[in-house]
Amino acid sequence: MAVTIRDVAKATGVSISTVSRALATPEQVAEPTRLLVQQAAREMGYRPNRAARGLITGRTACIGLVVPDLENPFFGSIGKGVQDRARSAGYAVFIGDSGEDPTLEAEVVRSIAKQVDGVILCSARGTDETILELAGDTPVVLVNRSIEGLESINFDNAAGLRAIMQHLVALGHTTIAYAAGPANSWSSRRRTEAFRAFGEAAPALTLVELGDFPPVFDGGVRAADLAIASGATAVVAYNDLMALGLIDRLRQRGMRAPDDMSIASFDNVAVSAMVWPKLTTVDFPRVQMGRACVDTLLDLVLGRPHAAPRTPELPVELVVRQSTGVAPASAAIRGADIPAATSMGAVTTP
Amino acid sequence: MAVTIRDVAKATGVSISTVSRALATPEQVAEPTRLLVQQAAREMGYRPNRAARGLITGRTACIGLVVPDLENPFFGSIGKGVQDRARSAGYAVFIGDSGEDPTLEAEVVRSIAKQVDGVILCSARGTDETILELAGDTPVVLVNRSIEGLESINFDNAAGLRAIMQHLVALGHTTIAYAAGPANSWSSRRRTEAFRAFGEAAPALTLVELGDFPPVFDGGVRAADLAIASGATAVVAYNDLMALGLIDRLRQRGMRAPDDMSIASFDNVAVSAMVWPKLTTVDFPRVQMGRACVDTLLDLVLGRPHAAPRTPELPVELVVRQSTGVAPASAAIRGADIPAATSMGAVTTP
DNA sequence: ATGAAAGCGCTAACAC
DNA sequence: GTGTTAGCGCTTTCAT
Repeated sequence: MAVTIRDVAKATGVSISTVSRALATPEQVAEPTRLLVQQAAREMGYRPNRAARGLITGRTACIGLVVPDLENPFFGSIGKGVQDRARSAGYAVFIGDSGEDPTLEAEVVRSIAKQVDGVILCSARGTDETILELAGDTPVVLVNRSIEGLESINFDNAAGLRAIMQHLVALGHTTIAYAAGPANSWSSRRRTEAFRAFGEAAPALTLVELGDFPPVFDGGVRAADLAIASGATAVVAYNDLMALGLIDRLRQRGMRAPDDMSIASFDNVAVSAMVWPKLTTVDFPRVQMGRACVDTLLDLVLGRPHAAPRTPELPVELVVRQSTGVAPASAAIRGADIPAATSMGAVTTP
Repeated sequence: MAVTIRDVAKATGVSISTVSRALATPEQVAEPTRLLVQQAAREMGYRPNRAARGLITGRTACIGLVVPDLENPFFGSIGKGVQDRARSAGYAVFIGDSGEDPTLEAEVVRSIAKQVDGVILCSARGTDETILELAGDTPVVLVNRSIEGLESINFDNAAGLRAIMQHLVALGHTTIAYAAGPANSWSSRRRTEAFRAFGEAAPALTLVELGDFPPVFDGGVRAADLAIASGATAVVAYNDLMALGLIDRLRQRGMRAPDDMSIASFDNVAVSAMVWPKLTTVDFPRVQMGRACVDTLLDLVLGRPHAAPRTPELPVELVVRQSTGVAPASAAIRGADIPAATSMGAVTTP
């Protein structure tokens, strides 16, 4: 068995409560006693049993992190940030993988809830009701999604979308498609809304909504053919993986990005800069988001006042690389052929 | 406060030990009592407090997983497998990110050790001594690395290397380079050894050792120029990320894979099949490895006899895609020019 | 400033 | 088969 507070007490000749105090609340113990105890504890290799402490304090010094898919580097980055900040705050992190399955997700959260002081939840698919119910069990901070009444940390999806659009318009694109992610994804909806809003503010542009698509390579492949058929010269993909699928399908059809079609996307996953063409994409400070989640959760758990406003939107940044370029000449001509008066705003395709 | 075993006892009119037994060891309780208690517990929303249970049983029903970098999808996959298997065995998973830093790693393991029944450790860099010391604190299962006296799960690196080599030789390559990963990486050393062994068994081949390199994109970029200079027509990269770097640098220099040079690698990370050319690479069943780690760790923790032999090497599989092709004609001629008698075995380059 | 004692929620002997 | 009791390691009143 490991060395306990009792052993230290016996070794130093003081009572167990004094040992406890010397270690947990040193200011309550006289200098010489404190030093004696602290040194003995160190020499004996004493390590407090957190379970025992938790039993009485009611706090576990653990937090939970539940993500849809650990294999997805997006969530790995968030996990890194969470782990990092939690560790320096003296908290351990439980991990849960919900496998993109709302039912399993609820189960995972519930099973973890009792053992932690709070949960950071990345839930793209679960319903608001389920999540609110979960939040009844334990403090919850949402990632990348907002629900009325719950704390959450988000990226500024709309700003990212606008940055992409401005970039593409500056390159001379006038017909631009957005290949949406899953319909039930909160961030995809935010981007779609921003896309429409952009179109309304710029009626000279022809905007085409494509999708929804699964947020993976194959989703991009599917989107590619529709994008080509739509006459768009640039496509904004929901995420980098879809962008890769788009580019691949383009190549299969003898086209090249960015020469024949510009592709931009969201996420800036590591491989974005390792492929050809390197992707123009919106960078999210994911590790930083993980840290922010822990800060917010601990505010909640410890009843601290919030320094930051509720549900802030973390700033994002467009990284311009090689997958976007000037609009093809033919398109420019085609665009020129269309009288400005007859140009329409957002056009929707199922 | 949450509902406790006491509340259930009060509600049903039985003693707390009967409640405890009805829930933990149902076969020790009479049918009617058991049903009564179980139903009441369910209705009242009773959930056992694992910390309290752990305090007395000495087991936490938690395991730890410490990886060098959560952002690396390789470890994400392992984490997924670990989490999955642990969950179905009733165990929760603590996560630790060591940030590729051996010092931090030891600290993370130590801080986690007290709260778990055992640790799964992915340590590429730590010294044997440190790890053995850590293993004194808590049961440890090593991933992707072997140390005498410790349990570990590995992939069959040598078989993977041989599969690649046979594939390249069949394509007509006679001068083949290996771009090694970090010198202190266990798996990289295994692959280097296998590379040399292959060369000794096939003296007609010219084998070139390059590196070591950091196991990332830039490492591949660095390797590319050396590979070209070496006269090799095919390069085996330590991992997929390096392969991407190789391909990128080749392109910068006006060359193409596989036409001018074949590139093969290890890992089969998800993006391997999303880039152009899609990578020929050795697939590791990582999720399955994560599961195997949990099985082995629980054998250790529960004192179960081992079904599998110690330190088995998980089978790997070569996935042939587009980054490898027949040796360029010029190289074939060059190769033919060299009399078989003067062909040499492995050639080492610093 | 320090010690004694009472638990936190649960399991494991030990009685009946 | 079920109840009683004694802790697991720790914090926290309450005395002193």
